[in-house]
Amino acid sequence: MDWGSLSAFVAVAERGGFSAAAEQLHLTQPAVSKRIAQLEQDLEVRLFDRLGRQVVLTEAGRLLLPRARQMLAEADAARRALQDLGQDIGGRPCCAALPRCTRGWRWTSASWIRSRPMPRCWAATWSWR
Amino acid sequence: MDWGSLSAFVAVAERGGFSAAAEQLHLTQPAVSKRIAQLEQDLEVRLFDRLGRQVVLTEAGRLLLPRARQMLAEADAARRALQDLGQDIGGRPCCAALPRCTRGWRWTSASWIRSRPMPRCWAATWSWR
DNA sequence: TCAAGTTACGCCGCGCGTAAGCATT
DNA sequence: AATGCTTACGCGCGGCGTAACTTGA
Repeated sequence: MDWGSLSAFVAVAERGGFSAAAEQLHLTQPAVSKRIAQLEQDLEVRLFDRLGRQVVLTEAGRLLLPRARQMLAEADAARRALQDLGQDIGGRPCCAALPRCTRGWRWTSASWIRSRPMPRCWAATWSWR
Repeated sequence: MDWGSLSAFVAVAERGGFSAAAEQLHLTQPAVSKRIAQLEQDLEVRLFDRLGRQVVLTEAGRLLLPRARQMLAEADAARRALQDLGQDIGGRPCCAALPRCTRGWRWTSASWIRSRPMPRCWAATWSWR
């Protein structure tokens, strides 16, 4: 179970078909088919009944759908919250929140700090020279 | 963001170190390190401050932790619900819930049905000869 | 000197797209 | 015929483990 499969599942359920879902997801039809097949195999449950060319949710699929939506929303909310944090934090450096760092900026060797990408929350207040 | 990275994140946060987390996850230490690095890059946020050999959650990490736990629990609950469904459904076939199938069992050609694995929810009531 | 995290590197497996096969309408 | 899902196949990328490096205790 991964987010790719879940979004494919929701897309197929909402659009009522694999090709329509593929279009929405910017994928090809076989890719969507594979994702669904993999999800079904992973969960050991069939999620859609393929009635000729019509695609209908099984009972298991109907049970999963709202949960899948919630999981996707949850992930999206987490991502958004972290983005907002990056903006809100503004002048307050991460350092101030750490137990051992109340007395200064550099709690470890500058070379170590300099060797890695600058954390977003420092960007506004600190720069290494 | 994938479940593998999230579980690695939670494990590191709970155990307070990468090697302990690796042991819990049945992975090697570099694998855990890579997962965290990838998650941080994906979210564009640093999740842990490496204070020498001590690992401490950043503000972003503290914000993510409960959400990550919830997402993992959510996925687990969904999986469990589907398993329970497979047992509970017992005698009731998927077919009865479908719009076009109120009159009979076989809503499409038997060859088509026979060509694919038997859905779990049929197993108790139906078998093809 | 040891412990712990990161980087380098080779390898295997997964996931996608193209193309072909099959069934429904 | 045409549409739509599945399977086959080849390829490229991602993730893991082993090994080597770096640094803090």
